[in-house]
Amino acid sequence: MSKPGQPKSKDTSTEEKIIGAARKVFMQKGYAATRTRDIAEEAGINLALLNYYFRSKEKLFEQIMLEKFRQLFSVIFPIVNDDALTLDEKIETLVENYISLLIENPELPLFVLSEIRVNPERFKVTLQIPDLLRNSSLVRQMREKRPNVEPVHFITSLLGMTLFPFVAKPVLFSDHPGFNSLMEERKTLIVKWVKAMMQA
Amino acid sequence: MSKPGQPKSKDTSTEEKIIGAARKVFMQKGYAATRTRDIAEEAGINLALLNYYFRSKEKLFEQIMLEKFRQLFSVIFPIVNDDALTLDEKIETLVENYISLLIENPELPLFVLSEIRVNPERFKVTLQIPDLLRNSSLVRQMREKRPNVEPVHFITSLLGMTLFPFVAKPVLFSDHPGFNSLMEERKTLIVKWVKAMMQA
DNA sequence: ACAAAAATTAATCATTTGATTAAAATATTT
DNA sequence: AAATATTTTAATCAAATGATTAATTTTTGT
Repeated sequence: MSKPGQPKSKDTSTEEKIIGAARKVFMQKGYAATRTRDIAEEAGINLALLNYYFRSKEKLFEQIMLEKFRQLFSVIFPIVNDDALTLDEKIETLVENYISLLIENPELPLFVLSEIRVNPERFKVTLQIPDLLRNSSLVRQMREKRPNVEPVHFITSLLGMTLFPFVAKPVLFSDHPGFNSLMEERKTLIVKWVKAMMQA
Repeated sequence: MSKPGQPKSKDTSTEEKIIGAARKVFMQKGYAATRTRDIAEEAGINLALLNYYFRSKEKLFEQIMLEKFRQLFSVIFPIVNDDALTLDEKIETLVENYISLLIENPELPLFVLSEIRVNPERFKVTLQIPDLLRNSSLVRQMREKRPNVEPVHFITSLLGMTLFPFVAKPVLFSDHPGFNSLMEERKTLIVKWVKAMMQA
């Protein structure tokens, strides 16, 4: 009996079923509250298969977490480092793309933040985000426009206005029917407001 | 052998020790990842005592959660409903008080949001917050000043700028030494910026 | 000081849970 | 078709975990 290092990449449907189920259950209940049996059941497979494909709950979780982490941050870096974009264009693109992403994945930010919170050490490595931002084109442009204000304040406000409604959704917008259209109309508002902030 | 319905209220130090330990461990690891043994050890008491005083892990958690929930929202409601305050005064007081609270309890918002996220049904009852806000003096004043903008957008932006840095702290400010003074200086910025937003 | 009540502990239970094993079923190769 | 490798399953394990019990210690009321 041999373990599947890279299982032949032929019929990945079983592996995909497990990943899909893991995504769903982990995202819903978080790592600690998730039982591997829940995932197996959701995937419609035997519990042992989960360990056959992914060695352990933790390994499986790491894949999901990495995927979600990337989803959450891949929006930012291509934009904040694109020297071809003006400051205003960066703001517009960032808000537009982020809110579109979050409308599709509303639970994304709170999931990632929650898991990092509970287990900060494990993700210390992945987190050079402060550095990545510090050296970005965006920060340079902000510093140039407003030398007397720490760029991190602008960025935090921009991200706060954009992400916070999704983070606080269960509290501030619990089962609010028009939430998505509210977020759509929020796109233009945030852009306008951030620009106003940078003039003020 | 009788259970302590309301244990005489004499020497509460044991009960307080348990509560204190529970506060610490629950806040750090979240409900699901917390072992009642961790709490007992942290409190320096026998595991059975925990159940003697609080019947169950869940009951104990509910107390902590209620306390934290109140901490997080008790700042808001006295202010947003104080008809004696102008709109500008409300904004100033809200930001000032909130950031001060959060500097003292940085983990507060992410803890509450995380637990609600994992177990939304349990806290459905406590959550008339959207309604409480909708009927507030603050919303009335905002609607009066800017009839064409949904007040919820202003409020979300205000809260986002204020709360988000603490929610995203582990990612955006991991072990940032000057975080607290950054938040102090942020008080005046947010106030200025929100006012600018409402003019824009 | 003594009895009753309350607080505390050590030992133990019953379940849950992540993981493994050994066998069976299915697919692949020759 | 036979042999080999891969995938899947049922059964089981060992550890962890929330909770209880029964006994012991401490406190309180008289």
